[in-house]
Amino acid sequence: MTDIAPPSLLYSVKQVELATRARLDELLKPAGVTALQYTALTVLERRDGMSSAELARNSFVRPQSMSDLVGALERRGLIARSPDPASRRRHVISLTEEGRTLLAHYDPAVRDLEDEMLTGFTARERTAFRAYLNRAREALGQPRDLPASSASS
Amino acid sequence: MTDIAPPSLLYSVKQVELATRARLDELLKPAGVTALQYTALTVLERRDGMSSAELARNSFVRPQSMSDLVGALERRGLIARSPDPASRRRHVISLTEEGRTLLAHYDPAVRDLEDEMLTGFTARERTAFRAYLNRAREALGQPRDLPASSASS
DNA sequence: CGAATATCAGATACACTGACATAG
DNA sequence: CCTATGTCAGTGTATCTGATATTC
Repeated sequence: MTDIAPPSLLYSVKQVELATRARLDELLKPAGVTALQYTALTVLERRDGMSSAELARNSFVRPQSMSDLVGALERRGLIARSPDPASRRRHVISLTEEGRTLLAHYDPAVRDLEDEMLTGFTARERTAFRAYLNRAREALGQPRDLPASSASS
Repeated sequence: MTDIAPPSLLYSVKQVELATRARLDELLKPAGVTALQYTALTVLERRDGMSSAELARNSFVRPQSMSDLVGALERRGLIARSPDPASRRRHVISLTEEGRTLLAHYDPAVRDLEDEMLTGFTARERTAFRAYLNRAREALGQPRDLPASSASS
């Protein structure tokens, strides 16, 4: 019968993402945030003070798309925007206390989910997996995870 | 204090998926199909004759969500649904000639994109990467027994 | 003026819940 | 009757394009 090729790696990546999103959405449902919104919060946790446009580049979406997501998080009180004194056209985004509380609350369960995903992986395999993922992302175009907020100027 | 942990593997998976989706959407724009729709077509290419509900389980979404996507593909003439003679409540989905043509047309570019993602990966690393992704997917999504492929039973 | 930021408006896609009809 | 499948309706999220105002 159809002697088919194995699914592409693109497809396999998508499958893992679909599975994690489904589980994450289920996990986060009580908090009223989506997996995507939660992800944005974790990015802000690691790099406080990003602008919406920077977040958009980080997520490979248009600034308009990120603006909606940021607006939703702001309405929920999970983040706050303040004008950047250094450049009045930018709005700096920061996690609120409520945002940090939410992240802290769900962190254990999210770690458990990651552990579940890595069932049977040795420490060495996890390291290799992480490295492969990071290499794949960088090879595809890089918004850079930690742009160091640009070298000033 | 800012004890920056490395991004989680969940996040890294999401980043790779975001990058591939963005590139894939750009690539497929002339065809008027989204990355997700294209992905569904590739699934059908490998397993013709699935039902909408099976596709939904395969993608970790509700049957209703998949119904929308399937409806869009049907309206575009890329797939056709026919009642399953063996069970009249099921509708069997098949690729149309137009659907196969579309897949064939974009296959080279999609392979190129995958190659680009795997820049610098050795053959051994690609194999390992694939195995990791498949293991991660199975660890997260098992309770769904493989729908149609199934031998057995 | 050109580039970047942010936002508004409109469109489509995606996914959810709830409800319902039909088939087995 | 109960379950599985498929669909419809409504809602909210996510993303896109296009246009506009503002700042640098």
